[in-house]
Amino acid sequence: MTRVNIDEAIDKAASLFWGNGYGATTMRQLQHAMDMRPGSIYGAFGDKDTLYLRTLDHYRKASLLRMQTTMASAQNAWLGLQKTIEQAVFGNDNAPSELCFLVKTVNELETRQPDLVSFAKSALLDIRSELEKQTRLVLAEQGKSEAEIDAEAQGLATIIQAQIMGMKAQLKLTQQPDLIAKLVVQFMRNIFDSSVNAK
Amino acid sequence: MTRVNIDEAIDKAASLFWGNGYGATTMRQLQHAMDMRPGSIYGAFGDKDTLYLRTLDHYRKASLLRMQTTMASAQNAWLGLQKTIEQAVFGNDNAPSELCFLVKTVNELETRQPDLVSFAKSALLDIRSELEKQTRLVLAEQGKSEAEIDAEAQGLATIIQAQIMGMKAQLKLTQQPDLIAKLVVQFMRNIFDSSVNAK
DNA sequence: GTAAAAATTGAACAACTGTTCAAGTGGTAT
DNA sequence: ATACCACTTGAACAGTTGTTCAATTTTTAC
Repeated sequence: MTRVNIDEAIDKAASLFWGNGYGATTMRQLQHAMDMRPGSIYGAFGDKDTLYLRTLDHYRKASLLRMQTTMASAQNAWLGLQKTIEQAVFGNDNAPSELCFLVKTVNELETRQPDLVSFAKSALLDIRSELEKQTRLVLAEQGKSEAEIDAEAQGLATIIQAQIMGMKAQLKLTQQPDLIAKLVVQFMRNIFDSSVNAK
Repeated sequence: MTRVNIDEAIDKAASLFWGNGYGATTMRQLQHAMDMRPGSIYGAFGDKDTLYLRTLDHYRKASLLRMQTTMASAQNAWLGLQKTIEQAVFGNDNAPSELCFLVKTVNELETRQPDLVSFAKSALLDIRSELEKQTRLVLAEQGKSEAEIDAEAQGLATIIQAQIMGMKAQLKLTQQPDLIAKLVVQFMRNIFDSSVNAK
């Protein structure tokens, strides 16, 4: 067989892991999806843990890139943040799960795989930094002073990331995308002093 | 061996399932924790799925009861809701996981165990109803009309439940309980029109 | 073109999975 | 005491798990 495309293989593996979780994804499913035989996988990646780590990193890079692109192409900071949140909550169409891969990882493996969990946690903090940067821009847009921004930004970013995580779950609970989209906007108005942003 | 205490056994099983997840909890771990032999477990509960369902129901009942107790014993509706949220985010001390058992269930089993997932989802909706009831009381306390309350309560309860789910994850990310506690209060002030509740 | 190196193959392995069931135990009613 | 019934026991089961490795094929270097 001709030599395998590593990036493509990681992408296939990420889909499986993301959809089924670590424990419920078997090496044979991976072999089939990646179109590789066991020896090749172990030769190229090491064991199951290491392969999973590679897929986490793949997801992390893609998520950060998508966020940055969305934020950079928005009309203003407020709309950029809003679009980013919506994108995070509703996901892309071909996502294998309705939940963030990183959050799923922490949830499933918290007690059993410290290495994978701490990687996922640090990736979530990377994403939070990105949210915080954008939050600072929004506050600046609202005319807040540098001191006020320093005092508020980290807390707001934490609240926003929490809301994203929770809203994904709510979307799955209610199955009403329109309602959730409305609530995301309402949430943002409430979080950022609503008098300034009243439409 | 003397006859076994079913409720105690379910409680032990719930701890294991909650901590390790469904897939990573083996029947042998359960046998050891419940101090029952395989035949007894299968005789009393049926298979692993059914046992898991029983533990979900156990958790659901306990959660609802705890919420209701906390809300009923508060000085006013606002403080009752605040205490309930804090309790949900920080959990009780001997919880085997820092995450809600129901959310963990949906996350892990979404693609594989429809019955367990839909039970967990409906339990989450039960909890949301409880939050909505209390939200209505808070809005009434703020002097809102019945019509306004009808228009706002469901959305607010959804946002609040989402924030609880997300804040649990954030608590695990930051490991700064004091910060998270502060943010919970800030969040509530922002969500309920802050001018009314400024302290 | 040839030989050395690297990558791929797929059968095989030992350990572990959820579940079963014949044999044994304890309690209850007569 | 006896007979009965419900419960308990633990060895055994068939299937699945992550992983290995000798044999084979492909690529690389001269």
